[in-house]
Amino acid sequence: MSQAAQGIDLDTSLGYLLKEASSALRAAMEAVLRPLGMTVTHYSCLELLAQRPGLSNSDLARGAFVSRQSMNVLLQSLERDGFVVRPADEAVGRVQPTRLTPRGRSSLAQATEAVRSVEQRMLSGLTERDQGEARRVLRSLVASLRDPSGGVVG
Amino acid sequence: MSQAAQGIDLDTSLGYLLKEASSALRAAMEAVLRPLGMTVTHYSCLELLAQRPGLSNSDLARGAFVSRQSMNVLLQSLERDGFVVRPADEAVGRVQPTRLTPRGRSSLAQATEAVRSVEQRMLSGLTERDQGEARRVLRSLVASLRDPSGGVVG
DNA sequence: TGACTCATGTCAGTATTCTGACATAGCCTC
DNA sequence: GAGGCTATGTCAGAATACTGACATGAGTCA
Repeated sequence: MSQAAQGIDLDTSLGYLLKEASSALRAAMEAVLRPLGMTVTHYSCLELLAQRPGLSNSDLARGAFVSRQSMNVLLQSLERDGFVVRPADEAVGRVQPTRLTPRGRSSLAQATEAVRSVEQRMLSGLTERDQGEARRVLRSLVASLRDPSGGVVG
Repeated sequence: MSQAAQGIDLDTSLGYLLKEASSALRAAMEAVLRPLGMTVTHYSCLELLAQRPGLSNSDLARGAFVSRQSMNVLLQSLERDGFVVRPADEAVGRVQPTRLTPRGRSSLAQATEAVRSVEQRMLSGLTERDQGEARRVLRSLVASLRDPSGGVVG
């Protein structure tokens, strides 16, 4: 209570720790993806498409935590370089589904391997049970932040 | 193993959850700081200075997870607007310590209040014990990512 | 003392992302 | 069917952060 009245203690704040962990993870991912000529958003887009083929530009933006506009320019370059296709005949209304090409799939394969090594290193100090706890806690944080009615005061 | 051989399952990946939580937190912080005319980096800088007066530009950059150059331009605007001072007579070598002004302190007070409400909402679904577990887990993640020798394969 | 290494502050240019804005298409209600 | 609401794709401009580069100062070691 003594410290709480003044500011937010950065050494114990879960918010600060969250940002620290996320920043460290992003840096580690950038380090392994750079040799492959890929950025984190680039990789995220491909991974999303591999697991959920036909995702729209807006879907991909939400999944990669960037704006529609940013994802749009990324998709244009990915399409130009032959990693994805957006067949016009599959369009429903304004929505243009996106799919990986064989080239996009093989490019993703290398990246997935690299990212998996980072994730394994990140988890190296945690038991299976710890990881389950971490998932539960993080999901709770996200739900509480999204829910407008959430909060201590109601 | 079936899924692991293909890609990284985004629904269970701790890395993805980490990014999701961090992104949600940042969005919530931006939402409450915007009315105060403050960005997240802006706030982080002030909060760091409140808790550790005399921090250098490089220290602040590391603490706010941005580059020295980005923090430098931010400090220039903060100094121009009278939120911080960098007394030349306190310089030791190249290091120029930075301190909050009374105006900076009062500006921070409002922001801290807003950010605290976000953090409390974020933690509303967690017990005290959960929060302790979360801290432990996040610290482990950071340590494993930073340590070059860390990793499953050694 | 001199060379080497490292960290810092800062300038310049580049790159990336975001916000604002607009037209279009689907959905729902009346 | 008409009108309002929402979501999407996209263009343009602004804000933000990053990389590269350079000079300066501290610490180390021969």
